Amino acid sequence: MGVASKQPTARIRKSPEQVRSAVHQAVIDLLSDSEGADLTIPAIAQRAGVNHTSIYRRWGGREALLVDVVTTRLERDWPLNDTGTLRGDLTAWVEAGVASIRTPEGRLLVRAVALSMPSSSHTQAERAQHFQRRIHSIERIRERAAARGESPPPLEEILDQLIAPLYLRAIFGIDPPASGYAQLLVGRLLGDTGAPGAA
Amino acid sequence: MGVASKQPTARIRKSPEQVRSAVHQAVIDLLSDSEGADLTIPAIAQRAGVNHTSIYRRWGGREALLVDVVTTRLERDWPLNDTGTLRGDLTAWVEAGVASIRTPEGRLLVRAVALSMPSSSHTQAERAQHFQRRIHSIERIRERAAARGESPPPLEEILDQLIAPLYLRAIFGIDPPASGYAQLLVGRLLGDTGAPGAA
DNA sequence: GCCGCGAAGCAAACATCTGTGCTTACGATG
DNA sequence: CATCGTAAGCACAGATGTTTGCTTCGCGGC
Repeated sequence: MGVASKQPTARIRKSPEQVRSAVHQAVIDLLSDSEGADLTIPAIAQRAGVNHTSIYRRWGGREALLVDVVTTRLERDWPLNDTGTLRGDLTAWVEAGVASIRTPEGRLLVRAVALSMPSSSHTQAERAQHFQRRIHSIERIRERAAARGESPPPLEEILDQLIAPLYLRAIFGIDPPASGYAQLLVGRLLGDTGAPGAA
Repeated sequence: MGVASKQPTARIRKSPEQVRSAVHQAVIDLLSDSEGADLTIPAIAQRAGVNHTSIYRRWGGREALLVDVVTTRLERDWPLNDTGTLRGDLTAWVEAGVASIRTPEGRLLVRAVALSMPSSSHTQAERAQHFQRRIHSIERIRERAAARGESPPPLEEILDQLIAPLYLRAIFGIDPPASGYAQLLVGRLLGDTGAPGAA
């Protein structure tokens, strides 16, 4: 007691940006570590080294936080490039997806989208929110293709033949074939038969 | 006070089987009602008219209960029939799946498998458990086809082209095309081009 | 017809997550 | 350099889910 009875404590306050960053990283870490189990606000807060109230106040709840993290990450790691051809665009997009879901992080991220829940009824809306962005990406690819005079397959087919396989594998942790998976899926979608034209 | 001070209460105790049945039904009901939100043990117990401790003691937790319910229901509503041809078997199987995921109940059921979580690290194993049964069903179809001299497509293709679209739609609540979806998917898988042979 | 095992019901303790009021630090503005 | 707004940190209160010990009923065996 005596002199230094009330140390101001070297505890430093994180800036808003630091908090955001630390929390995001904490979510990723927990997702990877425990396979997504026990992904609670208190756990995230502790991992991030921030107070849990900061999270509650900023994001409002687990769900919104997850959507934020997932959206941010996925759009960074699973981008939409312009390669000049429909096949190229789709292949690049699928390849990015494959690469993404090969990592535990990526898998859990995708799974997290589906998980969203529990406890909340407007989950549907937020899930849709994420999904809409994916769909929007695809739509842009289709539009560019159409502008070039190509005739892209309908959205439904892309959904069934590209997105579905990727998401399923991500969610259930099934590894994609070792190589050429993107080409395989895109080839199927665009109507390639057995062996197209060899290189 | 007087005579009937301590009524034995007409409260009757449910038999183990009654409990099992009531709880299962309660899970289904809650799944349909609130879109799966708030699927907690206390809520389920109340709905089923049983004491929540009965559920905890028998199943141990939400996850195990869900797996039980889902497995039971799915295998009842999404059976594996023998129609005599590979195409017939697959079509019937997909049709059952489509019918199943058209109901909110079915969708949530499938989603519940994927969701499983939260809190538990052996989730992977239990999810695999369910998935293994699905895979096993498919394998049996393939075996029968092979025994008849047909050459069924590899499992991976069935996974990507039949299971994946169904699961994706179930999980994200995307309705399948109004009609002919099963034929469409199976046709694609088995290599039909544009229009096969009209009826 | 008595006895005992298994399971359901009840109540209370426990742990945990969720949310709020208040204080205090950091950074921008004048 | 003083002031003000925003947001992080802290302590505590509230609600909810989870778990345990004990009692009581139903059912099969002796």
